[in-house]
Amino acid sequence: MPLSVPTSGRVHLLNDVSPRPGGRYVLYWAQVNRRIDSNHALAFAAHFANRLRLPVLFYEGLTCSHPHANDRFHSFILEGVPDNVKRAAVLGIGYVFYLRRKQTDPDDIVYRLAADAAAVVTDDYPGYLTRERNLRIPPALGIPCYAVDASCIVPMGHFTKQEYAAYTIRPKIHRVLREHLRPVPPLRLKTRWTEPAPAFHTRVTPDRIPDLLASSEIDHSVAPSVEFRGGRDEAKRRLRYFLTHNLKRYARLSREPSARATSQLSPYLHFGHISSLEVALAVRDYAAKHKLIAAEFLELLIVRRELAFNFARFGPSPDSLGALPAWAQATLQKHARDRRKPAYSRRQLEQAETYDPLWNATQRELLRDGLIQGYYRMYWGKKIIEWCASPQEALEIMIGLHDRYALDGRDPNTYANILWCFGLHDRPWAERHVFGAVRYMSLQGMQRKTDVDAYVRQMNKA
DNA sequence: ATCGGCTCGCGCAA
DNA sequence: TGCGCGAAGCCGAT
Repeated sequence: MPLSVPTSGRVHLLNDVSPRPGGRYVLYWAQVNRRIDSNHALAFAAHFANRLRLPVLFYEGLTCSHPHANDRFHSFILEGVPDNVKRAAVLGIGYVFYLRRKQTDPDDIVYRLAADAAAVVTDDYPGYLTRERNLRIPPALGIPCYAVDASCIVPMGHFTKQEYAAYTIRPKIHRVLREHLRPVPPLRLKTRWTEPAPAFHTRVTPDRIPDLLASSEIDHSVAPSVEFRGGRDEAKRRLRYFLTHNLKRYARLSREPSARATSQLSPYLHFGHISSLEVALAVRDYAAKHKLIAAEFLELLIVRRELAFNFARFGPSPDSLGALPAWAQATLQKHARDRRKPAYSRRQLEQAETYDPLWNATQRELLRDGLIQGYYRMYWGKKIIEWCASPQEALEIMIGLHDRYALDGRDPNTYANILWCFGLHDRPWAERHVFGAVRYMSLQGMQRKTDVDAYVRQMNKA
């Protein structure tokens, strides 16, 4: 069946079968983009459903068997559910959430929901788990299954290879940005969802979240973030606050962590509670209206972020030094046996027990809030390289700490940021101990350029 | 306070 | 084939 819907390189058919006759809905399986609005994937599902005169069912799940499942990640996702329930009801979209509380619970929800569906739409996302599921599950469903890139502004599919650095992808993005920097059209469902939610739907209200966490077989030793509550309403509130308070001083203070001038939206982008597209549009429009320059912020949000997605899609697995450019691999290898002084263990680093008060403060921010201020995260990573027995161990520790504590852990953006510390998307500099030609960063430099004392005080106070 | 050198390789101009 | 230049720098010379 030909589809007259705009796809513009965002949509890929994952299998080759016809819609099931008698299917009762089109299923959107939200693996990544846990939101109703500004979601190209759900918009595609709605177009498809309208053509078939069917309603849409939105499904998101949460499992205990997910690596590093803990109270921090679970609470953030659970906090987002009530917003989606409300919004789905307003638009006439079916909504089902399923929390697997035991590691032994069945993993068959998407199969059960697909059994009554005419077609399935899900996220095209360059993370290992999503890629693996999108290869494994669609062939077993027997109905058309589409993967839609709802994460990037310029679709990842626009590019044909791994880009070398920001300067190679930047002109390619700007050449087509205008046509992609447009709002996702509002959802209009011709057929509303009228059935009750399936019996396995997990009801989530704020007062039930503590019980849902306690009854889940997850790691309870990582507490919810002190700073970040999950959910779309909270994401939009933070975006609003960024526009009114920080956009105008972003260019001046984005590299002054103690000023807290950044958007701090990465947890919400990571869990899909907000889209980079709507953030970009809001920032662009607010800047135009108030005569502000937003170029620095948009460079990060669009060019740097989408370079990271390009790396995740086309590059080798980001958990190995093999993902680095040849010059970086060679120079780190050459210095792999350089003496480290001091040398810290993973445990010492995790507990923020180094001699360096700035580094300890950044690590405490990660432990407590689940996010490190962007500029200091680079310093955090550089020091781990300096203090670890080998670059491979440093990489494992950095990824491990993010996997366990960071609300933007496992995001393409985060992997790219971590690997940047090892030379990815960067260039060589003067040869030195341990780092070779990889860019070095020093406490002295941080003290010269930022208010280290103010930041350390902030972290100690809390 | 400011400046140049460090060092590689991509992409484009020629 | 040559040339310019690049995510957040460092360091020593002036």
